[in-house]
Amino acid sequence: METKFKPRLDHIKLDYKIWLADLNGMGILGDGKWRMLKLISEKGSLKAACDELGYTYRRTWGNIKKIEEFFGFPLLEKHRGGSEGGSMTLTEEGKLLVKAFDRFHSTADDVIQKGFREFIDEITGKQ
Amino acid sequence: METKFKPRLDHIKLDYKIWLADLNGMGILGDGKWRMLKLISEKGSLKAACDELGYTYRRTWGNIKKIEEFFGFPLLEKHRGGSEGGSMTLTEEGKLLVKAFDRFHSTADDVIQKGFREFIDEITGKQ
DNA sequence: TGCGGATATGCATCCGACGACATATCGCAA
DNA sequence: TTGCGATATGTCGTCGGATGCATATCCGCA
Repeated sequence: METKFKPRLDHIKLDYKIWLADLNGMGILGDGKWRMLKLISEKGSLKAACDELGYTYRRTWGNIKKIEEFFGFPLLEKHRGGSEGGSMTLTEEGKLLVKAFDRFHSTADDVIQKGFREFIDEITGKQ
Repeated sequence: METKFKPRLDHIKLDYKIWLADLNGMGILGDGKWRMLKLISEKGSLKAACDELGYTYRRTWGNIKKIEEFFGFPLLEKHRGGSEGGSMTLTEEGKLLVKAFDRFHSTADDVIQKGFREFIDEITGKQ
């Protein structure tokens, strides 16, 4: 089957976001914040993580505050001062959360990518 | 295993968006527009669909234009005038697109919902 | 031939997110 | 005790998208 969609397919990509929200729809933890938590944990520093991802420190710090406000307990241990200026590391709860979201995100990603390929096949008539 | 997450779980819901974008990241077709296309098809009218979903006619019409501009051909047949004022129906290409996205979205949804339940179990230690 | 209701489109304005800038605080090490 | 570098926090301008309002156009029917 020939369809008009074909000429455009090279210009399409798939994108998605998955996140946890409170009952008002306010975002709590999503792809961006999750990646940020992982990188902070890896680098041991909020500033270093922001520099790498190109986010502003100000904004990211606000996001972290939001998450912790929602849960009511810290996901990160913050250390100020010292010869290095300070550092951040994940708490046990933070580690658990990141790990669980990791697994969740990965299984969802598999299905979404596979589904996208089938979607393309379907609109091009490849079946 | 006891975790601090438990008291908060009733206040968390899952949310996600899946969409097609052009190579610049511009959104083409996502959950919202897809639902709108379905409803237009069902109602036979853009205005009726907007009223039901609470969207503004102005905005929705702009979205439709964007989609059609991207693909380069119409997804909707538009009829102006007449005793009913006018109507909209899906073209064959529109029907194909909606149907394919339907299937895609539905399989993705299954896995995402299942993954979310497992995610909750994991952070509450139910395993 | 004028009315009604929906499609089609311009425009002014509003709003919230985000970036940019400024500043305070902390604690080790020289 | 001073300097450094990172955490912590306030504020303000801006910029893109949403919202609301206004208007033009179309055509079957009474």
